[in-house]
Formats: sequence, C-alpha cells, structure tokens
Amino acid sequence: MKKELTEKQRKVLQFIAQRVSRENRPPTIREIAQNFKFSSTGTVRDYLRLLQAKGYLKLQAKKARAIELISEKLPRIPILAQVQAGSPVLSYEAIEDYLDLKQLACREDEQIFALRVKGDSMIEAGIMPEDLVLIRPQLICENGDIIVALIDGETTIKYFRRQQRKAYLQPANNKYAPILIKDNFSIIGKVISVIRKYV
Amino acid sequence: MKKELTEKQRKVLQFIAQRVSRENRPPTIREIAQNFKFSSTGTVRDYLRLLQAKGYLKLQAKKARAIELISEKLPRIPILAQVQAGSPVLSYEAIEDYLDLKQLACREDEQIFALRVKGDSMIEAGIMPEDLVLIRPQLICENGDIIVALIDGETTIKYFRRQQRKAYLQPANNKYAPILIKDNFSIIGKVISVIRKYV
DNA sequence: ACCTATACCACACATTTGTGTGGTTGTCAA
DNA sequence: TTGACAACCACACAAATGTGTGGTATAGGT
Repeated sequence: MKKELTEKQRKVLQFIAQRVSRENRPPTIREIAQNFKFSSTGTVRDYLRLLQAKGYLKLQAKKARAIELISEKLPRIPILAQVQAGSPVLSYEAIEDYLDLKQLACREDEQIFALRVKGDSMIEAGIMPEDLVLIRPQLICENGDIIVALIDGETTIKYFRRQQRKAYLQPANNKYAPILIKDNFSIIGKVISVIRKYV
Repeated sequence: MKKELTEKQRKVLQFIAQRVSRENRPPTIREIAQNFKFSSTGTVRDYLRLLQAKGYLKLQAKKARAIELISEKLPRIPILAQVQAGSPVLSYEAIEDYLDLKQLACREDEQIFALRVKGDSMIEAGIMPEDLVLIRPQLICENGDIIVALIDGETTIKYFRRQQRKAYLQPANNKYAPILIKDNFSIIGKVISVIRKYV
C-alpha cells in the first residue's frame, strides 16, 4: 500500500504540510503552482492525485483548499532509538516512536496551564530555574506527585509527601528542608510535564 | 480596542475555531451558514466583518476559506506569572505569555528529531534518564552547547567544551570525567529542548 | 420619536478555484 | 521499439466562494 515518493513529490507534500502548519489551512492548487513556478494548474492536480493514490493525502472534490493530509504519513518529529554515524539516517528500525506535541497538553477541555519555574528547590528532580512546567489543575494529589501549591500566599513547586497523619512539601534540593503542611495551604495542581528550551 | 462578544457571535467564532482545529482548515462562508441554518451568505459575512472589527480574526479578501484567527484571543495554554488561591483564575494580569508547542521544534524544514535519554551523565544539567531531548542536526557547535555526539560508535549527550587546542565532552555529573575528543568522534546535533512527561 | 446595534434575508455578480482535455519531453526497463 | 511513468504545459469550463446592494424585524438607549 505504501509507495515511495520521488524527491519532487516529497517536496510538494512538504510544502502543503508547511502551509497547513503555518497558516492553518491548505494551499490552493494555484498557490502550489506559484510556489514551484509551474505555469499550469494541471501539473499540480496531477501531483495531488498521485499523492492521493499513494495514500499521502485525501482530496475532496470541487471544494476549495480541500487537501486533507494523512497524518501518519507526515514528516513529524521521530524519536530515535539509535543514531548512526554521519547525518542521522531515518531508517525504519531506528524510529522508536513519534513525538506528538499536541498530546503534551492532553485533552483540550482540561484547563492546562504553564508556570515558569523560579528558584532551584526542585533542581535534583531535574526541574531547573526558567523551565516551563505544565500544570493540570486538581485539588487532591497522591503521595510522591510533584505539585504546585499555594502556601502562605506564595506559589511553590514541591513533592507532595504523606507520612502517617502528616503531609509535607518536600523540595528536591538538600539545601532546603521539607515544609510541614498546616493551614494556609491549597493545592493548585499537578505537574504533568517539564519543558526546557535552550537559546 | 478589545470589544465583548454576544453569545451568538461567540458561537460563530467558536465554530470556526473548532473547524480549524479538527479539519486543519477554516470553513467557507456557506459552510458556516449551513451550520447555523442561515439562509443567506450575507449574514455570515456580516458576522465575520464584525468579528474582524472586534479583533478576533482577520479576513483575506477574495480568497477561499480566508479566515485567519487571531491566536492571542483563542484558548491556548497560558503561561501564568502568578497563581491565585482557589481555582486558577485566568485574569489578564496573570498571563505572562502563551505556550506555543509548535515553535518548540522551530522550522519544519529542519530535520529535528528526538532522543530518549539513557543514563545520568547530564543529571546536573536537569536532563534526567527517560527525558526526551529534541535535536537539531548540525556538524559544528559552540563552546558550552549541549550536544549529541557519536564517540566510538556510541551516542552520548554532553556539554561541548573547548580549551586552547583541545576539545572535551563534559558530563554534568561529577561521577564522570570529561572525555578528551580525539578520533572516532562526530557531532550529531545540538540539544535545543528537553521534554519530560510525568505518568 | 429617533438613532443605533444586532440579527437576520434575497439575490445578483465577479473572482477564485478545481477539473477536464489534450498535449510535450525525457528516462528507464522489457 | 514499445510502453510506462515522471514531469511538465496550455487552455477552457464549471463549480465553489466571497462580495455588494438593498432590504426587514426587534430591542435598547436618549
């Protein structure tokens, strides 16, 4: 079922994918023609039909911008199991999975939000200052969760630890001591993800 | 500049946003009319112009499906500067920015890929085992970059350090010693991002 | 009573856009 | 040499689509 693409065909497909990603809508046939300096719309139509025949996209007849990309065939961010010498060859065996950025934030109906980390209290858990942490709001949490809590009016990110009848907010930095939870405390949510960007 | 929407106007905007999200392209005027059972395209056009005037979207004249949503007005993942008590109220002042997952991987024409981290050699840089690191392939790098390199046939993530005429791969873990770069060495790319998911 | 805004409708029109027909050129394998 | 396929072009046509003009009805404010 899966058929290989020529270099040119791949470029056409990639152009469409870029447009969808950047402008949130597919290009028209004439926009594609313009990009590749084709003087005939027929050329593009032939490409589209070919790409459709090979299963890379689906066309809706007589609709404007009716190119539906088949997502499983799109260039995505592959998670590689192993890297070979030279330029990273994307051989089939090496691809462990694909990264889906959308699913980082899970469901759309959940009110996920992000916080920028201040301070080094979770540094031993790999949460560095200036990292972004994604938070799923929830009022209860389990022992060992990394949570965002409000204590004495201040936001803090810590491990949640329960021992016998007591609960603690525990930093991941031996410079700081655990905080016994008493009053003036509320849980904001659970840290579900950490994101860091370099430069 | 920012003006409030009526219930109906909000529903029209929401419908457009849903279509963009689900089908990766905006609806046509007639598709909107059909959804809301408007018998005239003029009705929809009036809504669109109104929404444009209020800053919720931008129309491109005489183009099909040319509705560009103004993203800052759409529900996204907000990066909060401060969190208030109770459920996180998304007050205007608290929102520092919005998280754009797409821009994590930068340009699409770059062959970004991801690796799952094995081992604890970069743990003091906040890169933990099982984290995903996004890699931008490049053959040269600067002093201090965190890079993925192939040394003696093995993939490794380290700091790249240059001193006088020598270059080292330096772990971020004092259990391990820096590795002097000699032969059998090639740079795969630079670590541009770190992503961690809990549960 | 008058003005403004929202929320529609009907219909014509022009442009955009997809589609069909019929080509050319070159390569590669049978 | 024939056939298949990639990679194009020119041009006409019809359908999809946005736009313009000119309406009606209702509600709220002044």
